[in-house]
This record gives sequence, structure tokens and C-alpha cells, in this order.
Amino acid sequence: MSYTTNESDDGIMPKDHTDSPSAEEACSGGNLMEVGPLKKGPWTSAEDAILVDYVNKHGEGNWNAVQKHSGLSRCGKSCRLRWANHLRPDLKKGAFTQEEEQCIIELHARMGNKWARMASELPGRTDNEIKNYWNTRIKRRQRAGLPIYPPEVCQQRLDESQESQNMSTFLAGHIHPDLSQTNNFEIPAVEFKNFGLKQGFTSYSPTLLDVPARSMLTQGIGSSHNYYFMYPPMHPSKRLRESDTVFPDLNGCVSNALPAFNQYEYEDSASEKVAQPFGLSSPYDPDLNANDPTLLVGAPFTPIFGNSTLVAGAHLLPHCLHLSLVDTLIQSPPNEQTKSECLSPRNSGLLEAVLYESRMLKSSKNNSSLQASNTSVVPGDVVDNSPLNLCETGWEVYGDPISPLGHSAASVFSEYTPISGSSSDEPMSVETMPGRKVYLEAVDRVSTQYGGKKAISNQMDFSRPDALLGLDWFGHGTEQW
DNA sequence: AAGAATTTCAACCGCCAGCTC
DNA sequence: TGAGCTGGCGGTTGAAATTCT
Repeated sequence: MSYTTNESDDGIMPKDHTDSPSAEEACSGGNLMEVGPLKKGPWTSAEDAILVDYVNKHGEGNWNAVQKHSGLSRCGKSCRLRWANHLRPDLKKGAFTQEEEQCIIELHARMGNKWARMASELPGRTDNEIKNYWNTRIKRRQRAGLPIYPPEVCQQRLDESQESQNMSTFLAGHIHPDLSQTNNFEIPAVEFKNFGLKQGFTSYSPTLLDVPARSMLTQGIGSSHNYYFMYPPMHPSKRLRESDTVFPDLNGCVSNALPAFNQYEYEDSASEKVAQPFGLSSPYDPDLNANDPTLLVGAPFTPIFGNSTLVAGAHLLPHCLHLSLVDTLIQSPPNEQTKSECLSPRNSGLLEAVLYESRMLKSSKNNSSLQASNTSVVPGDVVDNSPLNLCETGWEVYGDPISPLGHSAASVFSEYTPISGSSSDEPMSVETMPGRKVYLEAVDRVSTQYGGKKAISNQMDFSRPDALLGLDWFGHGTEQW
């Protein structure tokens, strides 16, 4: 839409001022309003006054009635939006404080693009505001070749992931059969709400439990998209509302699962939209696996957070089967055939992966200590390619679009492939956060997976610790947001 | 000073889930 | 049970404002 300042009685009017049926349709959810043409574009103060007056008298909600009763030529949606984003009395105006910025970053690390949920944890701020803030900052950082998340956030998410992993491992091994027969394995979304600034950010660990089964099914099986396995091009809001998706555990119980993982698209320097690697890689991708064994370091369904092989297994194992797969599961119980197929690059079946993961669970338990030891690398060391290497599993393979070790890690590394001070031919390790290093060679591989047109000029030198660690993340140092 | 480039942000759009009838 | 309505969400757009050259 293009706006022109048309000094009509109302003030600024959009060019298409809209009486177009399509606009009405969009606004009213498909049904045309009985009343005349609906106005679009910027709100005037007169309109604001009408809306405020109406809400004061009648309260929020029933937004379509606003038009009918107040004479506003605005659709209900528009009224709701205007109220929520600008007229609400409890809105906090002005720039985000540093504390809020920190909060947003951490919330985004936990939630991804769940602006509404983030807004609910930032009193007085709207989802739109947060979304705008995030997008502009991200763009800025992307242009500057800087990582999206502060290393401490990454570290925090790693730690939380570790905790989650431990808990999940516990659950996987200790779920009482009676419990599994019920629907009690749901984790209420409320758990993740209202973790305000004062309380820190501890709860939301996007794990596979959070991944809508449909996403897996629609994209995971037979998907030809590298890294797209858990990152379907479906509408994010759809995923968000898939908490009713049922996830039977291996005992046949059906559980709800939290949605969480989120889509995040970014635009590279060539304005080429690419799907950001999602939290899980597709270990079955032929190219991936064939070309690079190191990219197989995690078990199938291994999600984003570093050594989270366990996380995936633990969460996924009891939950992440779509109901439609239950029959399949029953009819085709796991067997050795399944196992071998799981390891086949050609096999992109979800179920097999789940079963595989369950098997991996035991062994990975034993490996966790090794993982931990492998992640502490003294500067100058080179991280080995061991599947147990936390960093590589977490940062290299899995691109979570929403989390420090997923999206940020992956996106950071895929978007900001370092060049300065290093040879592109030479595997380069870099300590991206205390005790954690990654192979940049592998990063390059991830990067080029999306067309290889990454902005070489738009890259930071990851070999410089200050590039990642020396920055004031909120733009109060050398680098501005 | 002027034009270009970039940033900001309000508003729109399409989709979806829940509710009601 | 299904259609229609409503509200909510996340992504996108584009005018205005700001910064850069």
C-alpha cells in the first residue's frame, strides 16, 4: 500500500483509502461488512479518540462492534491493533531500555519469533514493537557481520539445554507406565509465561518436545531440503497453535506437545531468501551425510543445543510421534531393519528416526561426560571431529533459527563466514565462547549450502576473540545495535 | 545542500484456532 | 458436524524520518 498525505477531513489518507472488497474481506475474515467502505492507513487523532472512547465504555473485545456502534470506518482487526499497539493506557512509550533489550535477546533465544509471548513478558511493550526492534537490530547486526546473540546467551542456553537434557534423560528412564497411559505428559504453556525480568530466563528450552509433529511429518519425511527437516515453511502461527498436536509415547500414550521452534528466514546479501537451518538437521539427507561424515555427529533428531543428542532423544522418544504414525508404529515395531535404515542417508522417515533416537539415548547418556570434556578446548587447540564434540554438533550441524545455538549459531556462522586472517582452505577453529570452538570449515559448508552467495564482505573475523566476546552486546561499546 | 541510502515503525495481510450457532 | 465469525499471531509493506555521501 502506498500512503499519500491527503489532507482530508480525516487527515492522512492512504492512496487506496480502501473501499476495495479485498481489503474488507481481509479485515473481516472473509465476510464483507455491512457498513460502508472501510478506511485503511494511518489513524487520525479523531479516530483514536473515538476508539478510546468506545473501549472505555464497552471494554476491549468485540472489535467488530466498534465499527457498528461507534461509526468508525475501521475494521475490527484494525481497531484491535490500534488499541493494542498505541492506545492502551498501559503502554510504555519510548525506546527500549537496556534491560528490555537484554530481555528481548534472551527471550528470543528461548522462544524465537514468538513476539506475542515475548510481549507478554515485557509489560507495556507490544509484539509489534518487539518485532520491529528485533528485525531492525538483526538486520543491523547482519550487515555488520556480527552474531545475533551474545555469547553469554549462547552459553546460558547451552547450560539450560544440559539441564533439560538431564531432566529428559531422567524422564525417559523413569516414566511410570501408569503415567504414560494418561494424558499427563503435557507441559502447560503457562510454565513458560511470565518469567519476567526479575526472575531471569530459565524455563523455556526449545527442545524437540516443542516441535509440532506435523512439522516433522510434512517436512521431515522425504524432504529434500537440507536442514529443513524441522523447519517447515508453514505458517509459524500455525505451529504455535499446534499444542494440541498429539504425541504418543512409545507406550502408546498421547500427549500434547508444546510448540516452539520457529521459523526464521533471513535474507542474505543477494537478497535471496533462504530457509534458515532449523534446530534439527536432517541426518538423512543424502548429500549431507555422504559428503561430510562430521555432519552426522549427532543422532537423528538431535536438536540444537550442542550436546543435545540426549535432549532430542529424551524428549522425542516419549512424545514426538504424530498420531497418524501410531498405527505405523504398532504395525511396524522397531527392528534391526529399522535400525539400519535409520542410518541410511536415504531414509528420511520420522518414525525410524525416533526409534533410532531412542536407541541412541542409552549410548549418548554414557557419552555425555565425554562431550563435556571435549568442549573445553584451550585456545589454539583444534576441536576434533568427534561426534562427541559438543560444539560441532550444536553449532555446526544444527541451525536453530531461534536459539543461540541454533539459529544464532547457525545463522551467525552461515551468514558471517569469516575470511579475514584465515585461509578458506584451511580448517579454522575459533573459540566462539568460553571453552567452545567450532570449525569454520564446516561453517562454510553450511553457508554454501544456501547458494554460496554469502556476503563475504559482510563477515566478521571469528578468529578475533573480540569480535565475539569483546563487544558490548547492546551497542554501548564499539559496536552499536 | 541535495540526493541516495538506510532505518524506523505503523499498519496491513494472510492464516489459523476457538467459539458459536 | 460444518459453516461463519472473531480474535490473535507472525510476516511483510511502504511512508516518513534519519543518516550518509
